[in-house]
This record gives sequence, structure tokens and C-alpha cells, in this order.
Amino acid sequence: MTDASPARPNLSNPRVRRTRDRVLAVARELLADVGPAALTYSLLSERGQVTRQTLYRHWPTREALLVDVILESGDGSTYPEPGNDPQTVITAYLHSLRHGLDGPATAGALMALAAQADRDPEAANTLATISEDRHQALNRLLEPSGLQMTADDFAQLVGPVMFRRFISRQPVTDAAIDTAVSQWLTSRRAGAD
Amino acid sequence: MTDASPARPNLSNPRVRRTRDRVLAVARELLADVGPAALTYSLLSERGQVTRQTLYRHWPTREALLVDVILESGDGSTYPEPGNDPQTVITAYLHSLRHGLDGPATAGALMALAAQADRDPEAANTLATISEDRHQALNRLLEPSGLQMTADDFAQLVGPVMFRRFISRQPVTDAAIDTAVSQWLTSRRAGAD
Amino acid sequence: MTDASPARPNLSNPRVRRTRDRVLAVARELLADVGPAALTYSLLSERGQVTRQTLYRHWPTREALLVDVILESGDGSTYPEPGNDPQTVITAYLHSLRHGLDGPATAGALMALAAQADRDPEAANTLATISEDRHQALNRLLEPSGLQMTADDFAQLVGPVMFRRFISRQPVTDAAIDTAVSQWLTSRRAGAD
Amino acid sequence: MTDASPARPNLSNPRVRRTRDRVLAVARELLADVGPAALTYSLLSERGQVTRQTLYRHWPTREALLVDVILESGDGSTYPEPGNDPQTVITAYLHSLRHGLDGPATAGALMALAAQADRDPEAANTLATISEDRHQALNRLLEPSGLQMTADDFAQLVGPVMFRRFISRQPVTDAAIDTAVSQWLTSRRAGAD
DNA sequence: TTATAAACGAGACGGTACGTCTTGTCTTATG
DNA sequence: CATAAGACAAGACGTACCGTCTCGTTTATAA
Repeated sequence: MTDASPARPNLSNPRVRRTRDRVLAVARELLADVGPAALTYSLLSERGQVTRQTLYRHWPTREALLVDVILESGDGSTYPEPGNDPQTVITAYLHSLRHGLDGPATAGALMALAAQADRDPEAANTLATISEDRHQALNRLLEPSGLQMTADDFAQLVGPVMFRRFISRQPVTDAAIDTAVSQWLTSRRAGAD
Repeated sequence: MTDASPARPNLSNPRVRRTRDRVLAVARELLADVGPAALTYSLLSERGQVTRQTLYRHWPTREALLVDVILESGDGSTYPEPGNDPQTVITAYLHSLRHGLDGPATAGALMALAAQADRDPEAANTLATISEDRHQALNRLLEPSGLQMTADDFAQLVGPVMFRRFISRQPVTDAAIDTAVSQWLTSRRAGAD
Repeated sequence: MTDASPARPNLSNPRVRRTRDRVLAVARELLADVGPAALTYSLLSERGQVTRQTLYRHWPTREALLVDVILESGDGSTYPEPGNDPQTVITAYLHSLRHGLDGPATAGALMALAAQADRDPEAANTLATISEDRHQALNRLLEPSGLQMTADDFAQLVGPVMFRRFISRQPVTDAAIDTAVSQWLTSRRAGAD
Repeated sequence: MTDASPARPNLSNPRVRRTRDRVLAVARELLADVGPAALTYSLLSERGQVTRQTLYRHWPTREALLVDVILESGDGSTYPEPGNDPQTVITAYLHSLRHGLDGPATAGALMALAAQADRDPEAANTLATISEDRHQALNRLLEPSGLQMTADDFAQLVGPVMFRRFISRQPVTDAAIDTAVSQWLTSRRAGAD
């Protein structure tokens, strides 16, 4: 049994770590500057003081790079605080989501993945995983309130925000977020009756 | 002052029309076969019995081609019938939307646009226009019922479907559609109180 | 039946001719300057005001390029005059051969071919063809004298010169040439007895 | 004064010896299998159970490796017996030479050296040395006969064989060898008159 | 017998070249 | 004389080797 994929650099090696972090930082910059389509390995290599070959060693596929960019979205934008009042928590969550999608780096990487997900199962998987992550993150914030969301609920809340941001291209206003939250809460209360 | 854009072929010329339609048909096939990223002018020219030059004349930019593909989505998938019962109409509409996004041609082109919309105002505009089109289409279907939707409403309904289809990558089940519709109706009725 | 090899540029096209001649000239220069091993398509492209892609179109393989360099050895070094006296003609021929192998361009290309001929039948063929060419050229020079050489004779004459030039790396002196010629003539006369 | 070249492994160390011999054996195999151009350090390292680094330690340059391969041509092909009759001895010698050049390992290495000798004085030297070696070896075989060859004589005999083998690419037949030998003997006798 | 020096394995890295692909422009011959 | 065929420049792709550089580990020799 030969090794199918040639083994990516060992992250416990500090040199490797250094290289990787530096490149990811530059990648984020470039993603914001030139967009995902123009984020070529050629460009990244010359801006990142690194050889193209090194990029391939770390991220055999451009998609792998995008994943790392999204997952370790280096802006340190933190999630809001957990809390007892669902409406407050959810609203704060959607605000933070909106903020996370404002910077063109993460948003660009996300759409790049989405664009190829229909043909690239790995990209599709990654998207699913990311969604699930964010879903669980919200549930953790909601824990003190005793409320938990299903995937359906999550789609119901986040979908409208995403739709405005990426498809209909209308600004995601505070009002729009409020609408989404209150609609969901209303219908939920009604359903509970 | 030189002419910035060299004038695209005159659509009233039947020969032009023929060429254009033939190419668009092939483009749709290829879009389904190989995906938007692999839909190159080179490939399209050889499959479409046309010179690359001709493609450039018709669609100076790849994005222009994608727009035409989306707008004239040739599958003949028709909208549902208008009707008096909002719930029925809306549900039928979402079903047809889901169906339209099942074929990988339109969906692929759509995401390709979305991926570059952050950097390409024209793509962004196109997306906005398309969204608005579909929004108005729904409103036309709803006319008999006397009900009309705001952009907010539309996002609230369509967003969750899109989110599942393109981001969280869960199947868009009938149940999910029902949930979206009933939530929206419920909250609406509650708001009307 | 698909076209296996993508068809090389049409030499009757003047643009093609121009490009080709320019590149071959530069190739000869570089061959002399840096040797056959360092004559990369990359280097050739940048010195020749030409894209790498263009080089590949003209000479799909580096060997094809070397062949053209050898066959159209542009130095215009002419063969000597035909004549009645075999000894004079043959000696003159070997002098011109030596001169042709002095310039590092042709000699380098020749050895490059020889080095890969054991594994590359095309290279082997090319070498055989070139040898045969030179053999016939000599016979043409000898026609007035009524004498003709077999392949054996040719090897007997040219071999020692090649050996000194490429293997034993001794200078090919006038004396060495005289020895080769007179040995061959002597033994020939002896054999005729 | 820093040490220009980092000192190659000490051959008196048995571990070194082991490594070296093992690698050379593999190198010979590979040379026959894939030819000199494809005998990369990468390939050699993985086939030879050895790191690339180790190869560089032993043979700082690929050429140094080829020299070792040629000089210690491990096939154990022995020279023929010395004897009194020059014709017999010389013929036997040329047969053994032909045999030595039949196996693609030595022949390939030899031409690889020849191809770079014009630009690499070390390669040129090595070739000269090797030639001289073989020349002296023949003279040793001829000692019982009282006959000795000059470098000129040697070139006159060996050149035609080499030429057929490497340049004109005709088979080196027994007849060709006989011709070479008898021509040389004839002219020699004639010259002695 | 244990240091100590050398050889070695493992593998990251900056380079350079490869052969291929698509793009947009430009040239040429032809119908 | 307008247009197809296709040559070309530009530049990214993914891969292969190269030569160099750590850093641990093993082996051999010498104290």
C-alpha cells in the first residue's frame, strides 16, 4: 500500500508553523485585496516570501487553503456572550455573523467554496462542516436560556441574512436582522401553543 | 474618442441569432457536464462549432455569458399557476425554485456570479436584478390572493432554501419548505393581530 | 482517428518562418555559450523574444530542436571542392569535418543526441541519417576521381577523428588526419593487389 | 581559510563502504534500466535505501558518480589473454570492447560524460584518463608480441568501432572489426617497408 | 566502556525547469 | 475585403529535481 497523498508538513515543527502562519496571514490580506479568483499560488508565493512548491506542500489544493483561511479567520472576531434571553443572544449572534461576512476575505473564500461545491464533494463537505460548526456555536451561546436550535431553525434564521448578503445583494440592515429574529420567535411561540 | 466596447453582434440578424442560440445551448450542456469553472471559451468554441473570436464578439466577458445562461434558462421549467390561496402558491413557488436549482447548470452559473460579485459590480447588479425578477414573479402569482411580498418577506422565504442548497448543503426537503412557508405565514398572521 | 500530434506551425506562413529562423539563430548562439544541457526552453524563450509555448509548438521535443540546429548548421561552412585526387579530396573533407566540430554548437548538439540515442530511437535515427548524409556528401566530392566509399570505409576514416575529438580528447592534428587518410589509402591499395 | 569542499566520507569506515557499494550497484542497475538522463539523485535515493543528502555527501556531483560507475564497471567483464600474435590479440580486444559497450550502463555513462566534456574540464579529463587506461591495457596484452601502440594507432583502431556504436549507429559486426584490424596491420606492414 | 566524531535518515525550503492550459490579441491567407 | 484559421505573448497550473539547511539518531573508533 503506497501512500496516496505525500504527507503534509508536520505542524509540530516550529519552522513549519512559522511558514504556515505567515502564508495564511498574507493569504487573508490578498483575499481581501484581489478576491478569491485572483488569489493564485503564483501571487501568494511571491507576496508570501515563499516558493510555490512550499504552498503545494502545505495545501495540496487551493480549496484546502481556503478552508484554513475560513476556519482560522484570523481577525479574532469573537462570538458574543451567552445569555438567558434568546432574542438578545440570537440578535447578537446574527450581528457577529454579519460582521464576519463584511470583511471580504472570509466571505470571498466562502463563496469560492460554494461555487465549486456542486462538483467537488470535498468542498461540499467543508461547507457542511462549517455550517454545523456555526450552528453548534449558536447553541452553546443559547445554553443558559435552555433553548436549542435544530438545523431547520438555524437555516430559518441564517438563510435570510446569507441571501441578502450574497444573492439579492441588499444591505443586511439591523431591521432585517430584527425581522428574522422576531419572525422566528413568533412562529416558535405560536407553534408551542 | 474611440469606442470603448466594440459593439456586440446585432441580435436582429437571424444568422447572429442562430449562432447565439446554438452556443447558449451548448454552454448549458457544458455547464451541467463540467461545471462553471471548466466552461472555458476554448472548450465552448470547439464544442459549439464556433471560433473563439466569435465567442468574444458575442460575450466580451465570461460573466456576460453566464448572465445569458441564467436569464434564458432554457429548461422551459415554468412557473406554477397563480391562485387564491397564498400557502399553496408560495409552496408551489418554492418547489419550482428548488427544481430550478437542481439542474447544475443554473445553480453553477449563479454561484459563479456570487463568487465574484464582491469584486465585480456588474455581477452584483446582475444578481440583484435576478433576485428582483424572481421576487416580482412571485408577487404576480400572488396577485389573485391580494397578498404582496416585500423584499424582506422574500428573503425570509427564499433565504432558508438557498442556505440549505448552497451553504449548509442539506437536502431541501418538502418538509423544510413547508416549515419555511408556515413560519412565514404564522408570524405574518401574528404580526397582523 | 484523432490527431495524435497537434500539427506543427505551417512553414509556408511568413510569420512562422520569421519566428522559427530567429529562434534557431538564438539557439545556435546559446548552444555555443552555455552548452546543450543548459539550453533550456526557458532560457531560449527569454533570449529569443518568444514564449515557451511557441517553442513547444515549433519543436515539441528538445531533440527536434537539436536536429534542426545540426541540419541547418547556419555557419555556412562549405564543403571543399570536388577533385580528381582522392587523397587531396579526403584530406580536405576531414579538415572541414574537424572545423565543423570545432564550434561548440554543432558538436554539443551532436553529443547531446548521442547521449540519449540508446534510449530514444528517434535520436538514434537522426544520428544515422546525419552520418549517412555526410557519407554521401563525401562520395559526391569523390565522384570526379571515380572512387566511392562504403560505410565501412567511411567509419574507418571518420571514426578516428571523432574518437580523438569526443572520447580521448586529444587534439585532432593535421598529422592525425594525414595518418588516417594515408592508412586508409595504403590498405586500400594493398587490398587491390 | 574555509574548507572549499566539505570532505567526502572516509572510505576506510566500513559503514561508508557498505553504503557506497550498495548505491553504486543500484546506480548501475538504474543506468541500464532508465538511462543516464533519468538517473536522478531522487530516484537513486529511493531505490538505494538512502537519503539524497547521503548521495551528495558521497558524490558532490552527478558526474563524480558516473565516473565511479565507469571505473568500477562491476560486470567483471575481463580482458582477453595476452598473446604472441598481434592480430589475434587486437581482435580479441576489440571484441571485449564491443561487449563492454553493449550493456547500456557503461555506454550511457560514457556518452553522458562526453556530452558535457566540452564545458566541464573534469569530465574531459576523466574521458582522457579512461581512454589512456584502455590504451595501456591493450599494450599490456600486446607485450608478449613485442608490439606496442601509439595513441595514434589506438585511435585508428578504436575510433571506427566507437563511431559505428555511437554516431552512425550501425551494428559493430565481426566483419567490421576484422576490417579495422587488418587495415591497421596492412598499413603498418606497408609503412615498415 | 564510554565518549566523541562521523555518517546517516528525515524532511522543510528556495529555486529552476518542465509540459500543459486558457486568455486576449494579432497576422495571414482565402473565398 | 471580411473573416476563419491559427500563431503568438502572457501567465498560471501542478510536478519534478536540484542543492542546501536543519535536527535527531545510529554507527564506529579511540580514549
